[in-house]
Amino acid sequence: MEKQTETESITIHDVAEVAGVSISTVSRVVNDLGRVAPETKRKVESVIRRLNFHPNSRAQALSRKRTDTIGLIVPDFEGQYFAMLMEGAHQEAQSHGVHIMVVKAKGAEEKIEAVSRLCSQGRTDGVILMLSDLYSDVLDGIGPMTKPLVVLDQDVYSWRLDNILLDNRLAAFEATRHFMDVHNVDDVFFLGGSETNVDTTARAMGFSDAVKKMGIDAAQRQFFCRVYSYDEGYRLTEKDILPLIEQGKRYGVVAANDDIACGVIDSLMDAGIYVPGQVGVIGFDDSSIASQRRLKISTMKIPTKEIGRMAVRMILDRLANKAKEPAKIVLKAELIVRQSCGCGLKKN
Amino acid sequence: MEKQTETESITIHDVAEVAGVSISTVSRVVNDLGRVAPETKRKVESVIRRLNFHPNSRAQALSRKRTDTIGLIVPDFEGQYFAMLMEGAHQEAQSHGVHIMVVKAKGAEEKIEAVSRLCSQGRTDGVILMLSDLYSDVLDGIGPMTKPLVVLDQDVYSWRLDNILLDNRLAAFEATRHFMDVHNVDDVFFLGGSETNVDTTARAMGFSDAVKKMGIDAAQRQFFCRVYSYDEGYRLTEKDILPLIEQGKRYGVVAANDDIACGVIDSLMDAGIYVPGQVGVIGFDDSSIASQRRLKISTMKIPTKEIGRMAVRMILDRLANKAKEPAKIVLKAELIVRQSCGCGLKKN
DNA sequence: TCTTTTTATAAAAACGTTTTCACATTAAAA
DNA sequence: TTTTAATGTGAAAACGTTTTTATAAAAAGA
Repeated sequence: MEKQTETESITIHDVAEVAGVSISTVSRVVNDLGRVAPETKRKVESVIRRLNFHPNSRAQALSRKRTDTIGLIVPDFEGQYFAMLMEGAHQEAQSHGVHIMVVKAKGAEEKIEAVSRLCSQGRTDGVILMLSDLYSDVLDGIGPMTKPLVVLDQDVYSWRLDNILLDNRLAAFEATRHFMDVHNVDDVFFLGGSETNVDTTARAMGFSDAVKKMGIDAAQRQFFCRVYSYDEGYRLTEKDILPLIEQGKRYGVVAANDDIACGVIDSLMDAGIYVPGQVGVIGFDDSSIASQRRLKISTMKIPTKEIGRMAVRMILDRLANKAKEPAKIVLKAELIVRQSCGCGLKKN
Repeated sequence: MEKQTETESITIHDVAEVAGVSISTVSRVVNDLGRVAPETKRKVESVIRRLNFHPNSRAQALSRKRTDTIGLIVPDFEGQYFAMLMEGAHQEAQSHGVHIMVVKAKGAEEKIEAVSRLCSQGRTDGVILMLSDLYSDVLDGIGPMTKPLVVLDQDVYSWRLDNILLDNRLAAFEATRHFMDVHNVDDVFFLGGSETNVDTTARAMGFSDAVKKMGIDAAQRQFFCRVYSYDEGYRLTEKDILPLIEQGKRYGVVAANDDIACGVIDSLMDAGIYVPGQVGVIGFDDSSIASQRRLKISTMKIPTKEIGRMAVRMILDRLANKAKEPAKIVLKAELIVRQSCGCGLKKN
């Protein structure tokens, strides 16, 4: 059959020819579908080994109508958060023989475009979309999905989509209550990230919830950084919180992430305030920085790796069972008590 | 042509039928190959829009013999390093309409397996392989490559492979010289990561180079952590460096990354030593932690993002021009002078 | 012994594109 | 005019699998 064998690599046809069987038989052997005589099987397997045949996954993808790839769309690669999410997602994917395709998409436009490239064009079997900003237009833009989509961070239950969330409100509530209940502070502050960020807004609400019980006005005690960063945390503390600190009173600051918390702490320290003695600080995320400072940072640990793992599993589940109702999973953060909140200080 | 149109999505055939042309014409329109009458083109385009047709990338991949995807194999997702590499790679890829598939592979076995899955099975058009440990068997295991492979971190020029490296030896030399030349220290130490790590070994050599000029023995002044971590840095400083510090003398410590540098600093401070006054510290990487501490860390900045970007470009270049000679690119680190080395202190 | 069932295999039809060829037209060159 | 070249289009052949259908041979049931 004078085929031009000078192509890039060995195909199932080559194997079939050498083994003297049909390609269907080779396929059956490769995919272990049975219905093939033991001796034939042995022969084909030996030829496969000898020719070093690897089934072409592009052809498999076309024929099987799936790619064994899951898309992961994130707003950016910064910080520990992405690494942890990736770790969990990859781990779960790997154990199911599935690959991960990562795309960074910032604005609504980009996100819609990314979902289209990954899903509509069939590059992946499903997509994990991290939506940390309030983009209802993203979901409108995406339209009805034909493939599994799980949304992270933002509550999209009303869209009837699979959803994994963190109970940010409860987490911030607990952090704030920790200051009020165990440290008996006179006042508390909240320093969030961007006000369009759903995590920050939920955390601000949790802060309010807690503060109401003290009978004080939450609005005057919460401030927002433009971005989740050390520098912003430092700056805003200097500008907004410092002027409110009075001698002889004790305070607690709930920061929306650990980077901001570091900024808060350094800003206070540079101003000569005793941290955590006079002002305690609790961060969010339990990123590596939280335990890599002299003053170990107390923080609300988010099970990010677990979120990544669950997201992949959800996609795989839905792939296996299309008809399932959309699920909404809400995870809880955990307070990791270290030094910056004031715990571990000798009682005065 | 009673096709079963209850399939998952619109194909080129549907478009052709509705527009009343052949699929070749639709393909020509979609790929903008010309040779199609203006009116026909307009008609087809309108049908495409109306039916919301997206070419199936799996079929394109099979037909075009490429996936427009590049594989990225890294040892882990920890730290800033991965995020930066990803950032650069993604940025360059995005601008060429190419996607990134990320795989984590730790041991030699896993790496070989990953290259096979990504390349031999045709899931990607080329692979970026980060080889930070001494695995000559990985390259043997991979065997001759039919697709572009660029190796990061480890010098594999003798294998005739594309290669992007950092001049770690020079970088460590410069860091060490900084202590000797501008801070006039009495002695210097090197605190590396794992001894099997190629970065660490190269940096240890650079340290030796510098130290030889002082006429002292490098071997007694270099120590190695099992992993690049804060805790190890802390522990080894306490155990190995602290006992060597004498009152009245000035020292410099070159740490193999910023995490270790933090551990060194905190360990010294906890022991009551004045940093950077008596002992200065320089880290590696310029990770975010370096500028998010009260004592800003001086560090050798590695152009990681640039490495990611160049790696993708190299793959793309080779894809465009197969015959090219393998290239070896060596990048330089840059000393970012902040506080921990002792600069910025008032002269005494 | 003659069905019927099972088993092993091959042939052929998808999967949804791109691409090569062939074949008309039409325009340009002579 | 007549030849040559360019243009617009469709048919058909890849691309390398999986999957369905068909068929022959062997085994089982009657």
